[in-house]
Amino acid sequence: MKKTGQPTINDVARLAGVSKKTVSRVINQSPLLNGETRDKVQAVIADLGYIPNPQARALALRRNFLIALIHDNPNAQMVLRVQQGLLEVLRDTEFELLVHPVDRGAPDMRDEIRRFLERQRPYGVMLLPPISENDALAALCAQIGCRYVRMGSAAFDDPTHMVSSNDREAVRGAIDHLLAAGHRRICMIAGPHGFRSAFERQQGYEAAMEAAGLGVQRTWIAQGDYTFESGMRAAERLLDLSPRPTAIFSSNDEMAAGALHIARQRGLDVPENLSIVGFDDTSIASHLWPPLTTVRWPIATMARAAALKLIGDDDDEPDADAPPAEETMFVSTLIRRASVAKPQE
Amino acid sequence: MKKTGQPTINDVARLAGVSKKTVSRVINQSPLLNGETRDKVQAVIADLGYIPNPQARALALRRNFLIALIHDNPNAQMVLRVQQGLLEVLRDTEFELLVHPVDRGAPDMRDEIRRFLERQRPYGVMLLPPISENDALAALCAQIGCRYVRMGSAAFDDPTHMVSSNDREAVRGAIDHLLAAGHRRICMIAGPHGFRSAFERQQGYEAAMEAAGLGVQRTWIAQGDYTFESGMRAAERLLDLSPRPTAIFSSNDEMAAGALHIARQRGLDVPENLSIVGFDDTSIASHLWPPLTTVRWPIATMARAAALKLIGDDDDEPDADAPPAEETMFVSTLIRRASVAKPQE
DNA sequence: GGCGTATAGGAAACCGGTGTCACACGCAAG
DNA sequence: CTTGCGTGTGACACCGGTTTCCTATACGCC
Repeated sequence: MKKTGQPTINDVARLAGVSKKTVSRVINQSPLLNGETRDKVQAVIADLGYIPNPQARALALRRNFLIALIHDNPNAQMVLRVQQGLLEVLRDTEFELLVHPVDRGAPDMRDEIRRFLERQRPYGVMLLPPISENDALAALCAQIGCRYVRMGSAAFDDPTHMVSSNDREAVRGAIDHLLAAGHRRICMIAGPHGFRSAFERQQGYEAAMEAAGLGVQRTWIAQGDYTFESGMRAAERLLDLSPRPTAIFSSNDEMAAGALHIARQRGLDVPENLSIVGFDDTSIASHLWPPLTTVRWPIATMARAAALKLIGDDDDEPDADAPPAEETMFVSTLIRRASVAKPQE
Repeated sequence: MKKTGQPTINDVARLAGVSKKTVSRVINQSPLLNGETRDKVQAVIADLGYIPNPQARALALRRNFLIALIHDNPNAQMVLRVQQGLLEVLRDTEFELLVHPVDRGAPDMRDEIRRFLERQRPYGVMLLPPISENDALAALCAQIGCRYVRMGSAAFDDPTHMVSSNDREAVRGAIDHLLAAGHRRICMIAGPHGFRSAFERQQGYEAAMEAAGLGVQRTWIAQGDYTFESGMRAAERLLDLSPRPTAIFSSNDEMAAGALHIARQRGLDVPENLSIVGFDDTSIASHLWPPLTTVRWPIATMARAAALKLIGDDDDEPDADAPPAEETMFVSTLIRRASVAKPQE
């Protein structure tokens, strides 16, 4: 009969002289309650410091309050910003965030994720790029019965399941910026094959070059894998071209940093001899010397939007006269710093 | 009678022709089971793809399988490495990781964390610096009845609740490295007041300087707040000294990057005119030009150790003949890159 | 053969909440 | 006075596991 541990709903009920169910009704804000009873129960709850057990609730409701974040993204900044964005929304709710990084390389990744999902059955799943591009995974979420939202560099799923930035257009803007500065020999360090973001960004580059009447030269595009080192290797190749490019657009900041590294090694002054533009606006961009002109996409904002989609109470069947659809497409902005200048003649 | 959703223990029991309890015994590897029955049940489990419901389990066991990560650390790399380290251990267990970043500035932080802990009652709590230095928080965990482990730059709690690096000694090593290169006018950019790590690192610097017979000059120590910008401001102050320092040790890499930035602005060559040493070995260190000599502390390893402490089944009362105590103190290593050279005469 | 004793397995209660449904009550209409 | 109905509340089953306790069977032993 000893009371150990924290108070339960039974304690509250007994002390308030009502039934469990009534306490439950108070907690869940059921409208059909006599105000007097509600006040009495609430007083006891406050007095005891009673907090409902989420596991028991989850069991009874046959749903839990967990949002899972699944990612294989190596960019720490990005992952953290997403976590912060999600939690900004989740903090005021009863939801909690479960993180589940996975190893892209692992052969049993699919199974690992499936086990995770089947075990936890999170209410919502947030998928970060690049793994968010995996359609099979999205299908898996749907099949398990979890809501899911994919973050991506283009709209590759329907709006209810996507928050996306328009990388293609953002890159076009960046290239246009270089063109406007007078650059013509603009090379690109592309991202790895198979990444949607890499594809989109390259498409943006190619579109801009075509539109400017410069055409696309295969030799002007070097491929990297989003790492600093690959950026160095790519830059070496591009800077060996003759005539030398006057500007390099890199598919992410990390590779841009590698390019900057190589430029300096070769005694090239940035931006006097070579302009460089990155993508992502991670902290490295502003800490480099010179600070890097780059494209910023609103990660935290997208994460917040995703959280709202995940916990939102829109029904499965979207009405024709649905409430103003939540935002799905987010625009990136070019951050102009010191790594771009007019080309020398 | 329709079977929707995933299979439950009752389904398994019915199909295997045994009782729930027997299935439960199989799951929990109870030893007193006839092999034949076990095999039969296991076959059914595999066949159905049955996975026990963690919520129901948590309810019945009166404990859950959640590890909470609480932090207010602005360093994304560090946070992510910790998450990865923790999950490396947790992945093979039934534990999951709940992340709960908090806002150091918020006045209701304490209450917010308390609510979180009381609601979720995670089995274990991992506290990252700098919030891990808050004794009241550790006490709160203990009071709620959660295991907890604090990560820190010195042993400020007993070994069962700590994983720590020895920053003081690591800094001594770094300063000794500068001394050995011939530097005498070695300045320091210290971290913000009230941070244990900042204190320890400064102590290391002072100890090394004293030991070298150089003494500690207050003007040679500039304080920053671990941000890039504060590193720039501190470096400006230090480089205004006359005679100018030949080396700067910074309490973290970010401020070191700021110092490098300023040095370059003033036309100083690093390392020819100024050697710089950082601390943390975040990715920025290796991406700077020149790559930064810095101190690396084994974050992921410490996180793994912490996870083991959290889920380990050592009893509350440590035996005298306890099993080989898990590691608690971790040594950092000096990573020598290109930002240190002999001082010019 | 009777009996103690281990061993395998089951019935029912329980963990802490929520859903369903019935009930008691007050009040208006027949 | 009965009937009908809306309202606030409680009893009870249930969610999917675990624990406690109890029974049935097999076996060794005197």
